[in-house]
Amino acid sequence: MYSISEVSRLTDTSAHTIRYYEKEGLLFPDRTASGVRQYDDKHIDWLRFVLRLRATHMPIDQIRQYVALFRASSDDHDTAPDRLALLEQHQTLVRAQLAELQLTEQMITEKISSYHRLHPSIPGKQASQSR
Amino acid sequence: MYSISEVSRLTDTSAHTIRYYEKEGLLFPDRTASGVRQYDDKHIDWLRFVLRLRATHMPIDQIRQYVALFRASSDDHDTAPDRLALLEQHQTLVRAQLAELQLTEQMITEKISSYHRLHPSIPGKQASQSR
DNA sequence: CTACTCCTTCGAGTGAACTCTAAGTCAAGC
DNA sequence: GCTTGACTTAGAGTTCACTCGAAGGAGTAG
Repeated sequence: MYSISEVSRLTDTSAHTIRYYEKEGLLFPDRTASGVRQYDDKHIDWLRFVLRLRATHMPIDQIRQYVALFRASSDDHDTAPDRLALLEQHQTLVRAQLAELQLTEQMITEKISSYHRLHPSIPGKQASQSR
Repeated sequence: MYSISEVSRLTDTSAHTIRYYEKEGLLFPDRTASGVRQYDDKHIDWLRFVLRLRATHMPIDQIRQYVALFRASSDDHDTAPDRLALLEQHQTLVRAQLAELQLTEQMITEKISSYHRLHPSIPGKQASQSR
């Protein structure tokens, strides 16, 4: 079991943010008798998953919905289809971001090499690396 | 020449945002005698470039620096090296975002197919497309 | 017992990027 | 000449996702 400061170090996320995510309904750590948060490896894996979604701009609100569905799932009512729908929605966004980034990467690379063509004297990143 | 509302339509950006970008020093349209903004094709190309940078999370502040360098360039003082440095810095960020997105795309795809393995009855996006 | 460190909560503050409002100007069509 | 619609400005408001601060409690070392 890990304390919040250990989780903070392990995931490179501030303790403030970890508590904030809990308040927003994204995390559900255990507590000691005196109320101190305790995290196990599954909690950490889950946090890492959440951080991935955030890094790809899934809004906190949608992540909360996903978590809520997870926790609402039962034998009576399986929420897998709804979770799947949320994932597929985000997948579409991630792919759109990928497309945009790839285009922009090409554009920047093109611009950079045209600078080099005009000013062959300017060293680029690779030049300061060599030797 | 285009009015702000035409540019808004052409670039799918609100007129509010276009004026905001101008206030932030990213755009420099012409003006009619009575003060109405007028944009030509070069202005639109430039706006599209700015939107690309924004879509890949280059802060407005850095874009402003880039533009300022552009406009400050002269025979006396060539700002190309500084602009190049800004572009290379952003290129690094874009590549980092690409890497993160690719990892997350794989993760989501994996999760989605594991849902399908557990619930073969749930139709995915491709299923609703077929027929 | 005391000091120290880490933890707790609640609520306020921050920064970025819009987004909107209000009050007013201007040119074109009827 | 009047209405309409698009334009102008400065500045206020909104949203999102943190980020911080204050005040206090719990557990361990000396």
